[in-house]
Amino acid sequence: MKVIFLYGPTASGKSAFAIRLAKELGGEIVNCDSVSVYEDLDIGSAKPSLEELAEVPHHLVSHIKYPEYYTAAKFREDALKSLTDMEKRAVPYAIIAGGTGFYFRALELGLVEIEELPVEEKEVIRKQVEENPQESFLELKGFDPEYAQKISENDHYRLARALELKSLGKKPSLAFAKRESNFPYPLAKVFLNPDRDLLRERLKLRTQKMLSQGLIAETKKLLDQGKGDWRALESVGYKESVEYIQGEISEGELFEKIVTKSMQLAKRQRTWFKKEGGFEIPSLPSDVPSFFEKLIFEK
RNA sequence: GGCCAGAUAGCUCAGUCGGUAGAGCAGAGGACUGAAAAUCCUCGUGUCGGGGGUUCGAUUCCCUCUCUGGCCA
Repeated sequence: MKVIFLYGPTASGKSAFAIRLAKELGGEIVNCDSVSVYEDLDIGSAKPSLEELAEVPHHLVSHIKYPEYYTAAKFREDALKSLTDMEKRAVPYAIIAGGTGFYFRALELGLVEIEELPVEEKEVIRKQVEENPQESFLELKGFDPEYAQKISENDHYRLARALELKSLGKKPSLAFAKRESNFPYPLAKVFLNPDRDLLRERLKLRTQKMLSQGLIAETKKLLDQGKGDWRALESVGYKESVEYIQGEISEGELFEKIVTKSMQLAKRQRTWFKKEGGFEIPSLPSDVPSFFEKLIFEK
């Protein structure tokens, strides 16, 4: 079995392309998008439609339920399981498609093997960092000056994680060291990277479509079910919808803000994928013949 | 028509007791090892609304014009 990584910014057309590739080459799709994994986040995450999902087998879509949240480590574990399963069934191609660079990397290169800290302890560390960032940063500096130099004192997110590692007795600078790929399948990477202006146009259309399909209602339902504290709702589209529902922004601002936040997301995704290498194409090729397969695997 | 308040970065605004100006947002680039659609880092020259006056020097003070709000007619 061969594996294709298909990545690109939001609204680049990955999902549609993945389906075509899967149909023409023969294969199944593994979702590598950190929001599409959540149940009931359908419209705002731009999940493939039910028809599309039925056309080709999709893995790791909507399989995470409230109040659970996904992580790169769980993704790696789940994706490897899916790949093993596909190989057993002699599926020729696994197409891993999505926009979450961190997940792709975790899958290809692996993550540090470290036991998970109990949630309460994580909570304590997070609070400590929020309440006393300077002191927390000094604590990290004392324990692992090398890593402290790599991150900003303002990066509370990474600071908290580093202190988690400390309480497990591991130095982030050692644990996070780069590793060689030991990915167990032949791998090709495809970077779908449309022109910025085109992407903006597509994003506007897509946002309009999401709103008319009921993004606000979808969000409101989750809030009414008491799921407002779900981390998944921090993602683009949902966060702004919550703001709208709570009366903080107008409908016009909602639209504009979703487009802006999506463009910013696309920017970060692009930065990530540029470094990742991969066979770069600006838009969908009109045909996906066998030479495409050769092209990407011989690169 | 009269009075008052504004007019400064793409947007919202701060400021200069007269020595040509700075925040937030937007934008550009980058980082990223268990929340990643998250989190963080770097990047700020713009006829300071037009014209005139005072001054060594005006975006800042004075006059005038234009525009935008508000109040009074």
